Amino acid sequence: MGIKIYNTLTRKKEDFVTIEPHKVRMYVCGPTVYSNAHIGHAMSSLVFDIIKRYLEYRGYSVNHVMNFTDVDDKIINRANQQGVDPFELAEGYIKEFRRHLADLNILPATFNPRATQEMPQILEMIQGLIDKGYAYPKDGDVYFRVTRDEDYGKLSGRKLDEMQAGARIDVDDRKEHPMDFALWKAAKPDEPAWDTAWGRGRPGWHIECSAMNLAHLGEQIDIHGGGNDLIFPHHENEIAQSESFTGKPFSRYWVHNGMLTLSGEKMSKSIGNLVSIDEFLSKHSASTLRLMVLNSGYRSPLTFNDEVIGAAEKGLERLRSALKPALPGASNTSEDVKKSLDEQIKKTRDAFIENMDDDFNSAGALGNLFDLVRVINQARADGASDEILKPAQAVLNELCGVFGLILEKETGEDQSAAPFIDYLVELRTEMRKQKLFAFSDQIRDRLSSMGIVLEDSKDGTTWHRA
RNA sequence: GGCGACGUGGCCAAGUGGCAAGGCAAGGGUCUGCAAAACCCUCAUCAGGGGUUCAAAUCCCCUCGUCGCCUCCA
Repeated sequence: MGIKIYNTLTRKKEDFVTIEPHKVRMYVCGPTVYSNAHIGHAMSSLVFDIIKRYLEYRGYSVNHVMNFTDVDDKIINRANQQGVDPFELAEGYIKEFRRHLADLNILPATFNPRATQEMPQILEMIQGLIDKGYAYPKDGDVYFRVTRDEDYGKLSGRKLDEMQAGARIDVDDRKEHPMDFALWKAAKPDEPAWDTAWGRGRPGWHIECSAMNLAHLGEQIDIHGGGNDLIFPHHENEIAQSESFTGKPFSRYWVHNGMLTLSGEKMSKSIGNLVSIDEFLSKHSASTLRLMVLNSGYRSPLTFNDEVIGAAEKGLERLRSALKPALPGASNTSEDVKKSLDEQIKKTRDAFIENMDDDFNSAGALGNLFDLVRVINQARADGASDEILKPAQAVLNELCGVFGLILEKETGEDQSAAPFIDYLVELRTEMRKQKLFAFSDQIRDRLSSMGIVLEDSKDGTTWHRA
């Protein structure tokens, strides 16, 4: 049994077989950097981060390329509005996006190419497509000739004649066919531009990805990913360009994540229902968002609302509850407890892999983790010692790590208060012995308001940060 | 209008032919001076209708509903 991946191209789950054994070439479409990223972007990056981590867990080495589109109409428009240089604008948002990825505990890609730094490859590809008759220059633009590409539309399941009925296609007399799309756009004065044989201009949106794939991953790749809103026209056009240029099948597996939805609608700039990444992270942890993503299928829409956020936060706490140490004075090292933990460890790992192998069914795999949590907590409640609990807790940590979840409290916490808290707890224990409950409760309340939670048990008191 | 996806308990969500995972919420209980945590117990027949099958949430058909793409979009 190996990994199966749902392939948008065939609309089926297929066995995952890479071009080179144990190596994955993965390209994921990154953002156009012209404004603040929102949590929909975060979701997409999280999905492919989880996929990458899992592939690595399963022994693959993943060459992961994600681009930044740093020259485009929207960037130019935004820069003009703000009276700033388009390249500087883009640069700023690239830095910001990189910071977001780090904040979200998303592993950096192997390489992040940018359109503006890939011009030679882009120009070479356009020229090649012209030479082969797949493209034609017209008034400084260069268009891709869709009618020349026999299987144009195969990814999105569209046919050229059907699309014309849609009537939402811009009429442009310069194009031979309404669906022809720009590989190169002539620049207006004052716009960023590069000099070429067919005129001064800039690349169209789709060509950069084709060129970057070719330059950094090769003619054929294993996984091409992105949001499902990119299927048409972006990925359709990428396939058309790349396969027309190389004459070979482009990507083996096309993987698309569903959209994040707010009150039933896709989060998008045009609707304006945005929650920025910074805004979210100012109130919740990165792992909270990650748990939300994990808890549903990556291809399905992700419901985003306060109730779901709250459930994810509580779910995280539950995962963390299993990592707590044994009860004070616990000494149960019986074979029964040990055996039930050992069995659950094996069961959990097997089921986790089985679920994740099945098109990255993280929601199912997460359920397996919660099963392990229950058994660990049962053992602890039965008085199991740390020594007995430790192996199961290690497996929980290991598998949460595959998900990219951070269970330990964020690092960098000031530990200098610990001895004082310990002393207060000690004092309070003495008060409770003397039944001075008013005082002992006061200590607990005050500590609680400072974010320190006390938990009493019959064998002693422990504390942790909320 | 075209293409596609989806509709599972109060909420989120797995499961896609053989007695419906998991999380959150809710109720009851154990423990506790109280609280918190943890543990135990309870809580759905899968939008509606028809069909195929020994057997369907799971396959087929129809109806209703929701969403996405077809224009920039993760």
